[in-house]
Amino acid sequence: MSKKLTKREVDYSKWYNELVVKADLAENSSVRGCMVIKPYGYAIWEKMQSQLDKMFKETGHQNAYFPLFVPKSLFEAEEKNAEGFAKECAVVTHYRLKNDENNSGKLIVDENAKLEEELIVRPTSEAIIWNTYKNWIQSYRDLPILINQWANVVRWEMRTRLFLRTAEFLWQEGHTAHSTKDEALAEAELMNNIYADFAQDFMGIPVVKGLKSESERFAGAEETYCIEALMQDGKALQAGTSHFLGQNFAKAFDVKFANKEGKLDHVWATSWGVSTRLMGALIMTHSDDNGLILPPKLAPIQVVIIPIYKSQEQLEKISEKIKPVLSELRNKNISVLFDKRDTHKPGFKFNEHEIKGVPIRIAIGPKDLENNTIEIFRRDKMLKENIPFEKIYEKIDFLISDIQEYIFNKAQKFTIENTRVANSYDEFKSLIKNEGGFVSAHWDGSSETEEKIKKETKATIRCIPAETVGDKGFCMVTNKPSSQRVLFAKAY
RNA sequence: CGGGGUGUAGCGUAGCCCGGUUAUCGCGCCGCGUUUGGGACGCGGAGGUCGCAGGUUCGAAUCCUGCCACCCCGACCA
Repeated sequence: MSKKLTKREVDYSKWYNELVVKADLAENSSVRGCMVIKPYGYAIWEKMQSQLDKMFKETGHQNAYFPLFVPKSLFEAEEKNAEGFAKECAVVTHYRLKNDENNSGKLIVDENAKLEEELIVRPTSEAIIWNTYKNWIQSYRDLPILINQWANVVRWEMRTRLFLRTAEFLWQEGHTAHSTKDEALAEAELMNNIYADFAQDFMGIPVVKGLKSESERFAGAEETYCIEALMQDGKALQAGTSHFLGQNFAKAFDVKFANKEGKLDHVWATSWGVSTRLMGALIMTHSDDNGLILPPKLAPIQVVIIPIYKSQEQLEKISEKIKPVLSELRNKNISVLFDKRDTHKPGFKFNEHEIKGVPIRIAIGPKDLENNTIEIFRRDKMLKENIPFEKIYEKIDFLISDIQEYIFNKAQKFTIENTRVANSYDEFKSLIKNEGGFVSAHWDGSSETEEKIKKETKATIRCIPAETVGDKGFCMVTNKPSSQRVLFAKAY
């Protein structure tokens, strides 16, 4: 077993998978395409959840829960949505097993227990939720409805990958209902902005905000806002989406409300979601060959303290010395682990916490007791220094904000350096093939051109960025007018 | 679903082409001792339906057939 993760020697996907395993985040389950999220990985997810939840509630949203199973008749009500997801649905057809008479100890499906109507395991919950909203909405006074659900969904993907595309994944899905188009549009945009802020400020992942092209749009949406992030290998990852659903679902489920004038109108809708895929983004954005690097705001353990000792007596002295530090840090809401396990040597612990991405490590041993110092190490730069014991709080405060900032800046620099402008299709093809990353280019707005580019280069339009609006030009392929540059990339 | 690859202890693997003692090695695990400021060392030990099923054979991890799972490429995918 190699002691280090050697990204340069192996392909990126292997590096990624190995990293996930070594950092003790998750593993493949015995169920096809599903994953087991291990305690350390789940702790990261919980931190993400609580921050997102806070941001949702600050903007007036509430949590609720809807069923896992969607009757097929409801699922098919919104045609485009149904068509878009049909190929990846798990379907429940029976509700009972029985003993196999020809093979004792084995069970078979009881054909007598066939469901009259099949149940779809939700790939997303628009259908079941709008079928419920129908009963909740009569008047403009019932609007808006601003609900979020934390749930699992199942999408039977042909190819799966830990965190990025698992058959079952955890996510949140917001589903809102509004009385006007403008309000719904504003909601969709607001939530996309919240996702961008969350990704950047909390996870340290720089993202590009914008719109999806028609072919990349969510099935059943009128407009899809998205955040896209660039991974270290130059491929793009869709990190979150927020959809303006127009009146499509309201019409499909006949959800009308009486407005102030007493006239009936269909409700306007949005939906938005981010998933455990964001953890994949976290891994692929920040990690290096020594393992995971976690932004302090997200790290389940922000500071690990490792005692170095020969005798039990020395350990007790160190513990005494460190005791007030532990309580003071906890008072300051900094999560700290005093790793005094006797079963592993310090070197082992150093390495273990590096792989897990703990932002700050403090080592304290006999020499430090003598000199009244500590050794403090920052994971992002792999730098350690010795400081006077009294400076400990000041230094930790500094590092927590500095590491957060540093890894974001580093990732942002990478994204900027790997976003290139192409002015001709030849240049574009060469950039996609040789450089990777985002390529900003003019496009005529048609799905046909987009499809042609995809076929020839494997690059897709990741995002129509808000920031290039008005930058007019001519399509690099067809030379037709283009209203703005769009971002292309090969994607996960 | 098409092309390629892999499946041997918890993990990573040798052996397979060319069938033949008790299935190799490393990590990890357990015990004892020495260690402890960057993944410790020595000695001893435990751990295996060789993916599953069938076939060929005196004899199968090895050859044949079928199936399953995983990985990569494609197709597909918010």
